[in-house]
Amino acid sequence: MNIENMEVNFLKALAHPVRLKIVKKLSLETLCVCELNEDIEFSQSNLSQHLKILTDAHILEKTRDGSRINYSIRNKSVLDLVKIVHEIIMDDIITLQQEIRS
Amino acid sequence: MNIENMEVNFLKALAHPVRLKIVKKLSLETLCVCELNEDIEFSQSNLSQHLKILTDAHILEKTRDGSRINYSIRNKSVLDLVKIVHEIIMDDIITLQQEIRS
DNA sequence: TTATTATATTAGAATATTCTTATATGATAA
DNA sequence: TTATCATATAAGAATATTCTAATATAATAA
Repeated sequence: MNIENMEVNFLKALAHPVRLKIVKKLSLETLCVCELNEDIEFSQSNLSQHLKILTDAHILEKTRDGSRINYSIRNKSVLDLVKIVHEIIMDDIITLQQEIRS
Repeated sequence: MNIENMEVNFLKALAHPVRLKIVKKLSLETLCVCELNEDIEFSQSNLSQHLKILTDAHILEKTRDGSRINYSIRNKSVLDLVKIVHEIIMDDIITLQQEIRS
């Protein structure tokens, strides 16, 4: 696995609505699967699969606490990245609005 | 299309080896399709399809110059993002190497 | 030990993405 | 106008991703 592939894998892991939502939730606090499950619209099994994809991509890390598994962001730079994505999109929206007006 | 979806679309557009390579090439200079075609391993048609995906995601913009179409990065923040991805991966590699040694 | 709670895994159908081949369009040169 | 170069599009097969349903595992409580 070369560096380019790792970069693409990392981006692929983030590029899914449920997974991006998980990362955003975990940007505020560490949570266990049961807490993440509360407002995620899919089955527990599906959530678990998404958590595995994020963990395999080294975006999340997990620690056991009794019968619970806690997930957290492994490298806080991911949050800078998520912020830049948001800013780019907000910029796009402003540009689109200006194009409509003119 | 809501903001979250736009963010995911943006990330999906970047999350492909050929498309990430295109973005990296264009981080240095504006290029036409024929120049991009030179060291990209797929057919012209396929390259064109990838360029469309990047343009639809507002990552690239195109301008005509005679019979050529020039592509360039639309919002330079994309390059900050690509840089962060690279740094995160380099960090992962160092961590993995340390785990192997210990 | 057995039951329960929390989480993970497997298999496979449904869906989406990617690539190839063929063809189309648009600009310029002859 | 016809030929050529540059780029785009369409159709469909190949491949990858996603989700659901069923089942497995691991920790704790009873």
